[in-house]
This record gives sequence, structure tokens and C-alpha cells, in this order.
Amino acid sequence: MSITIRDVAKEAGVSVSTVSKVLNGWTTISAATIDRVQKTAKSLHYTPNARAVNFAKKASDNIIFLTSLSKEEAYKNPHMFDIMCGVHSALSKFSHSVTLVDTSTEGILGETVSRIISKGSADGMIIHGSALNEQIAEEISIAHFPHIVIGNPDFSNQLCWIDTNHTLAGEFAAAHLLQRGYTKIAFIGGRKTDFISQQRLKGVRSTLLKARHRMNAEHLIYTDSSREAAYKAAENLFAMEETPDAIICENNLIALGVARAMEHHAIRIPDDIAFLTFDRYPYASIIDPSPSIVDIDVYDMGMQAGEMMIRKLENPSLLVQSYTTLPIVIQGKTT
Amino acid sequence: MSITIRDVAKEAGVSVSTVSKVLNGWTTISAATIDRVQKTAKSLHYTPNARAVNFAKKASDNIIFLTSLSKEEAYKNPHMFDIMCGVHSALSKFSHSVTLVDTSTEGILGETVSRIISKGSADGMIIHGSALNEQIAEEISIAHFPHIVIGNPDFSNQLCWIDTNHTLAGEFAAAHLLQRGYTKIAFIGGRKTDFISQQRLKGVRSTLLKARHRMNAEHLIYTDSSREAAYKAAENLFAMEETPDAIICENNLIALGVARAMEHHAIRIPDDIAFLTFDRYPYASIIDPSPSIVDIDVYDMGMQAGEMMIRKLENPSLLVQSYTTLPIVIQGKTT
DNA sequence: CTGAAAGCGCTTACAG
DNA sequence: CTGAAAGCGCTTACAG
Repeated sequence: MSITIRDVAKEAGVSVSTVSKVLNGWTTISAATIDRVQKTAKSLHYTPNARAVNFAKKASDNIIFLTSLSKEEAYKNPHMFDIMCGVHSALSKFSHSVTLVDTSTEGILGETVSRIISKGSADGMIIHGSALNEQIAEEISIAHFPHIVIGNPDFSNQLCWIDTNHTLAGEFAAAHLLQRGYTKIAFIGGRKTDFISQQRLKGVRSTLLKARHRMNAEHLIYTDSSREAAYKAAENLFAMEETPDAIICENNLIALGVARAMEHHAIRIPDDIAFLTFDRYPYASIIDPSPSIVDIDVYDMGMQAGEMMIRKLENPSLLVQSYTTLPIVIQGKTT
Repeated sequence: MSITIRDVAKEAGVSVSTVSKVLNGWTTISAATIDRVQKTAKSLHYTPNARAVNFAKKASDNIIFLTSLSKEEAYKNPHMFDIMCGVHSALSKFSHSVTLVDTSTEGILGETVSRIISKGSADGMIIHGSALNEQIAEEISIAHFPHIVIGNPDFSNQLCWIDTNHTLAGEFAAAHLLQRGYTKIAFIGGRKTDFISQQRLKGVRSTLLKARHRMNAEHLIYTDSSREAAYKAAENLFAMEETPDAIICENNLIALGVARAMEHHAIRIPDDIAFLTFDRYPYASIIDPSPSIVDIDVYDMGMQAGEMMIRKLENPSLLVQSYTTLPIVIQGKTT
């Protein structure tokens, strides 16, 4: 049998309630008693039974992280796991645990979000944007369950969310290039419909306009985000009447294709043409030469989500809808 | 107030214990009662309070996944997260939840493993090999706490572990090359002291020997696992009197360097020289041409760890120490 | 086949 | 400042 609060009480010569109060930091206990109880708790190696505490306190100090955990997700979407680590780090600082719930098989197992909520095994839920859908949003809203969504939902809602400002990242990218003296800036984007890509482009455009530079319409190229498409897009840019002096690559794969095209065409970087990419991962470290980057610290974003969660728990009526983590510019050898 | 087992009992006109038994699948209840209780439970949208169940059953149906969750871990070590997803998938099939515990900050927060165990918030622990140390091993052993280590510990112990057989992976690599007609096989390894690298090399060697081919001593080159070092190693191989007809690259970065060296030296792949690499991630998808690979399905390994955990829970005396997940060969364009 | 009752190990009004 | 007692919502011997 493991040792209980009764054992401590008996040994310290006080009541069970007094031990409980000491352990929970009540201020109404005399210094002498506090000291004695703490010492005997320590000497008996007493650890409160978490299951009993949760039950009595009607709280679990546990937060669910809801996301897709399918096979190979770790390679396709490492950013999500970096966010997860940030969330965990913030929550564990506040003595909360985090348990994983997978949305990719959720349906099969029949564990709906409302069921998870009513079980009471968690006090709140942090939802990775890619895992969110309108049904989950509704169930969460109806239950008034504390939550933070990471990523501004693309449907109307009254959810709490935080996100990073991709338009701002685009502005940073353009500002960096302007500052380094480039003015004829091209943009090779992912699919035209991709929301993040759109936002980044918007930021680039507005910054150029503010500086009285307009983007040549030919210098904006959409791709399917493959290296091959980016390679061809770059070759097209090289062959134009007005060639750009800098290329903004919307993601790492595009940068990889562009770098290779430049190599094959013996274009000197950054003297002939400069380039820059968003995001440090997954591939920027193996792009040669090492590129200048506009990066988002998603671990930090996860931490912020965790801290917001704690605040929500303390003040459930708090409405959180904000852009938090700032992009940063990393100077590489390509600008 | 959420609805409790008493409400269901009252509504169904039975006792609380009967409801409990129905919900827990006892076979001593009449079909009629089972039916009535289940129907009223459903109609009341009753969900048992997990905190109360855990408390009464003295179990949490929760498993801890112990690993390093530091910043950027997701990019440096995506395999660990793929394992995590596999673990989660297996455990959730058996209605167990998984909560994360970070070893990279554990010391700071003073949450030792024995403390975690005695809190009773988890029934077992799955430990990623990289997070294991002798202290944790000892605390786990002393407490007789159900556990599975993923990765054969490199110190003597009586722990339960599962691992993948890297020697076998080496054998598969060599066998594949022999079968494709290559006999002069080179091996570019990571650091000489790296355990996995050693095991793979051992497998390669033994398979070659069995086929009466000996490896040219010059054809074995250790590197620091960088692209640059691999590039140079490849160039050295090209310049040798006896050039190899195939190169086994111990990891993706090495394969990246080798592929590039071949490109620069206009070596035709696989006609002049073939190559093969271990692991599909993180970079094999962007190596050109797409390489033949000996891969380990680590998600599957995670699943197996999860299933082992369930078996341990049912039979705590079970000793698990085995190599489980088999390597697979993926035919690419480089052999 | 069913139910009354004790108990899981804490917390928290409440009384003193 | 301290303690007796009720209660958190279930499970499980035990009796019938």
C-alpha cells in the first residue's frame, strides 16, 4: 500500500484536513504546523494521489492537444510537432499535463469531442488549426469548453484562436530585399488558392507599393509547390526581357528548385539574382548557398497558446483572438 | 450539473450498482435490464465521469510517453514523433490515453520519474530510447512500473524494450545490391562510434562475406555525417584504383552529398555507380534521382510498443526484450 | 439476477 | 488556527 494523507496526518499529529491545507498552501495555518507537516510528508516520501485529488477538486490539470497524428505526419508536418512541444513546455510550467487526441481516426473510434468533454478527463483543449472543422467548433462552443485554436479558422466563429501574421511576414521579406537594394522583385508562390501564400504575397505587394515599386505582373508565378515547377518558373524568369534582381520563394521546396535552376544557369547568387525563402524547415538547412529566410518561431507560438490556455482557465470569459508570434528575418548568403 | 450514474439509475428504476455493472459489461445482469439501462443512459446522454471512474478503479487508463520535447526536436528528430503517433494509435485502440512527459526540462521542474509514478496519474510508461538514462532505469525498476523502452538500452538492465534490428537492415542493403549484380560495394558511414552505423555495417559485411565477396578496406569511409564530408568521401572513391560499383550511404545527408558528387563528376547512376541509403526521411524525397532505400517503419514500431504495453498491463511479469519491426527495401532509380 | 453499503483518498464548507 | 464530517461519482465485495 502506498502512503496516504492519513499516514502523514497521524505521523504529524494533526488532522487530515490540516495536512491537506498545508499541501495546498492555505495561509490560515501556523508556521509551526506547516513546518511539521511538510517535514513529515517529506520524510514519508508522501505524494498525493493524483486520481483522488482530481476527483475531489473536480479538475484534472490536464489539457488535450487535438490534432492529426496519422502515420508519417511527423515528416509531412514537423511544424505541428514543434508547436506541440511549445504547448507542452508552457503547460508543464503551470503543472498541467497534456494528452494527445488524434483527429485522423477519431471518427472510427466514435469519440466525439463532446464525449471527450463530458468525460471530464481534461480541463481544456488546444486545437491545431488543421484538425479543426465546423462540427468540432460547434461542439466546443455549445459546451463552453475552454479552448485555444492555433491558426485563425477559415470559417466564421466565436472561437478563441491565435495565429501568426503571414501578411506581416510578407512585408518583412519585401522590406529586407528593398533594404539590401533589390527593387525588381519576383514572387514564386504555391498554389494560388493557398491562404498562407496569399497572405504573404499581399504583404510583399503592399510593402513594395509603399516604397513606390510596383511588381511586374510577369514576376508573379504560381506553382504546385514542387521543385520541378519552381525550377521551370525560375528559368522563365531568367529568360524574361526584364529579369528580376531578387526572387521570393514561398516555401522551401520552391527555394530548392530555384537554387538548382540558378546553379545550372551559372547565375551568381546574390550578385546576379538574390533569393529568399519563408520558413527554416524542413529543407532550408540543405539549400546551397544557405538562404536568407523569413521564419516563424512556431514553438513560441505553441508556448503562447499554452499560456493563453492557462489564462482562459482562470478567466473563462476571456476572448482570445490575436496574431501573436512575430516573424523574424535570418540573413543568409543569398541576399 | 452534469448527469450522473444516480440519474440513470433513478430513471431506469434500478440501483446504482446495477447501472455500473451494465456499463462495465458484467454478465450477471438480465438481458431486459441491460437493455433498459443502456437505453436510458443513451437517452440521458450519460457519460461516466472519468475522474470518478479512475479513482474508484484505481487506474487511469493513461500511459506516459517519456521523451525529449525540446524546441526544434520536431525537425531534428521527426522519427521520434512518428513513433509517438504509432504508440498513440495502438493505445487509443485499447481505450488508453497518452500524455507527454518531457525529459529535456524534467530536472528543472523537479518531477522525477519516481514522483510521476507515485502520483498514480498513469498506469504505464513508454520511453523513447534517447530519453533513457540509468537513473530513470533504476527508478522504473525499483517501482516495478510497467514500461516499454523503444530502443535497446546501451547499458545492462532488466528493462523491457523493443528495437529494430539494424544489422538486419545492413544485410538487406547488401543483399539487394548483390542481387542487382553489384559486388564492389563501398560504405560511407557516420561517425565510427555511432552504434546504429556500426550495426548496419556489420550486416553489410556479413552478407558480403557469405556471398564470398570481401569489402575493399579502402571502400569503408567514416564521416561526420555532413553532406560536405560525404561529397569528399565520394570523390575519393571515384579516384581510387579499384572504384566501387555501388555505394551504401549510412544516412540521408550522406546520400545527398554522394548524389551531388556524382552529378558534378558526370557519373551515370546507376550504370557507372549505384547507390543506396538507409531511411526514407528526412531527405530521401528530395534526392535526385530518387534513391533505393532500406527503410524502417518506425510508426509500426511505435504501434508494437503500444500493444506490448497493453500486454504488460494485463500480465505485469511479462518480460519483453525483442527486435520487432523488419526493415523493408524500397526500389528506387539508383540501383 | 439485484441492491445496500463501504470504500477509493482527497478537499472544503462549517463549527469551534 | 484546527478538526470533524460530508462529499466528489463511481466500483465492488457481500448479502439476499
